[in-house]
Amino acid sequence: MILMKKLFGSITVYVHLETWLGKMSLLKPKYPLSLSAFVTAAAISTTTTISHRFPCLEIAPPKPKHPQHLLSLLLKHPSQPKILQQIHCHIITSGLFHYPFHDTSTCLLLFNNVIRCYSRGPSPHLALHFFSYTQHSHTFFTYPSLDTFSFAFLSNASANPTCTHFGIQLHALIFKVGFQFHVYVQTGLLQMYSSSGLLVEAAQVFYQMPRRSLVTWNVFLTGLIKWEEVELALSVFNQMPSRSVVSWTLVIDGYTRRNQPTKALTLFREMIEVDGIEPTQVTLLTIFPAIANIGCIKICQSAHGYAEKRGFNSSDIRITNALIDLYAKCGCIASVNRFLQELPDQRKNLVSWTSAISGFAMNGMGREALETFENMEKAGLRPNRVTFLSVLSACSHGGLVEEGLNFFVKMVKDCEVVPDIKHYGCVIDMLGRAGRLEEAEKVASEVPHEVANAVMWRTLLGACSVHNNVEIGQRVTRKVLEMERGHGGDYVLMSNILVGVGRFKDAQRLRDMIDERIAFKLPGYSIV
DNA sequence: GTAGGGTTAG
Repeated sequence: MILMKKLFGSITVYVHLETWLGKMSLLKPKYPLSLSAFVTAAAISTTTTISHRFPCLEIAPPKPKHPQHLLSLLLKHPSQPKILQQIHCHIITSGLFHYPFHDTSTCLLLFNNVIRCYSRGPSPHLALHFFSYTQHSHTFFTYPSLDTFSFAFLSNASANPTCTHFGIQLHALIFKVGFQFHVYVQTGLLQMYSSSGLLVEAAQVFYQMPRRSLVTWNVFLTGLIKWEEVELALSVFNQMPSRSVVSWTLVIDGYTRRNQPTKALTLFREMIEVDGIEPTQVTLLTIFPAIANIGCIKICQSAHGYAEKRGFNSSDIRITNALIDLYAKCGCIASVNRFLQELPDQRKNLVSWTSAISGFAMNGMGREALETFENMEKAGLRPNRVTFLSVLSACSHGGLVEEGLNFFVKMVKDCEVVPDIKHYGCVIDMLGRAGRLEEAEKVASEVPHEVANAVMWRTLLGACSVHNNVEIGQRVTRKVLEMERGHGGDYVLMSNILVGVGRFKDAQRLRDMIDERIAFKLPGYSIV
């Protein structure tokens, strides 16, 4: 330990090493484990060779394994990050790619698959570290020896806003090696740009492509919808030479997310009737929120019937969970109970339980929600932050204040869930509804500054209005207006509080401020 | 080889 501290000069690196010691055990290396982990950790944390980083260390590198062996291992476990990282480490520490006498095509396959597996896993940026290592440490694998697969996978790995700087450089390299007209490579680039929100660049790539596959069109649609360019997406959709269920699902999702549920359902029918395309599970998962938004139990039942007919409800837990949520949002709690009873505990996952708890919560059934929570724990599942949020919401809507506060403590202390703004919001709402306004104000003022928002103060303002508390109401109004000034409802709430105590002039002054500050409030309406 | 995915305060 002292030696390590001396070498690395920091305890953090030591912790990092310890993690790697655990990770290395899977590869069962022939060379000493601690030593390999030591080298590995240093190598992966710097992505340079050990001799560059620590020239003073005289450590014999491990003998390189045959690339075919590593490739088979990777293909056998494509979605296991530990194995992937060990292979990454082995390539670096053994200097595998420094041996040009190895079979280069197998090496390239190995390289491509490392990039591909990283790009699909939880840490796609490690694909870029790996690529960077091969380019900067004098391996024979510099970019001219890469193929179309390498560039397509590298583009996928950099398809998020934090990696755009890399993606742009990659685009230049693609030009340099002459893959600017290759469908897979360009589709990869298109995905990189569109998922990062660089829609102008994405459109440039898209319109410069001499040939496009159906996937190319779908990738472009995905980007447009993700960045809320639904009208543009629809015009691209209308230009498509042919459309798959994925294209339809994307556009339906666009309308669902834009709060246009009727349009989403119209498109859903059109897909089946005009194009004769059968919906998949994902299509159903996309229209469920649209149905919930309309709140019509008849449509909900027919969607359920369709899911049963296609066998989706019995084969896909996501469909069952989404149905629990859908029935709850349509106010049919009897169906939620039926699902809970009929679904065997072995099939229920955390989302099933959480959806039911959240369903009870939104229908004001606090006791049933807590009972479901207990049953979930008996079934051996550990609640997560969403489960706790649903439980807190249930306590808030069911008036179970003490229980709610205990759950908050349990969440933080026992389950080590770090509360986010939604959890704090629930606690504030819970205390506020119960008229415990001082405590609610105290909680709100103690919410960490970086997460505090206007919604949380607005919730409290609503409670002050219900309980006619002018003093706290005025303080809270000040807080809300410091954060947001354009929300007309805030002025109305405070104005109502003032009317309640006969301060009509002050109330009018607040209402006038709505016009002065160009704040506005949509009049409420009811669908009942 | 490349595309769409269930629960989340007020």
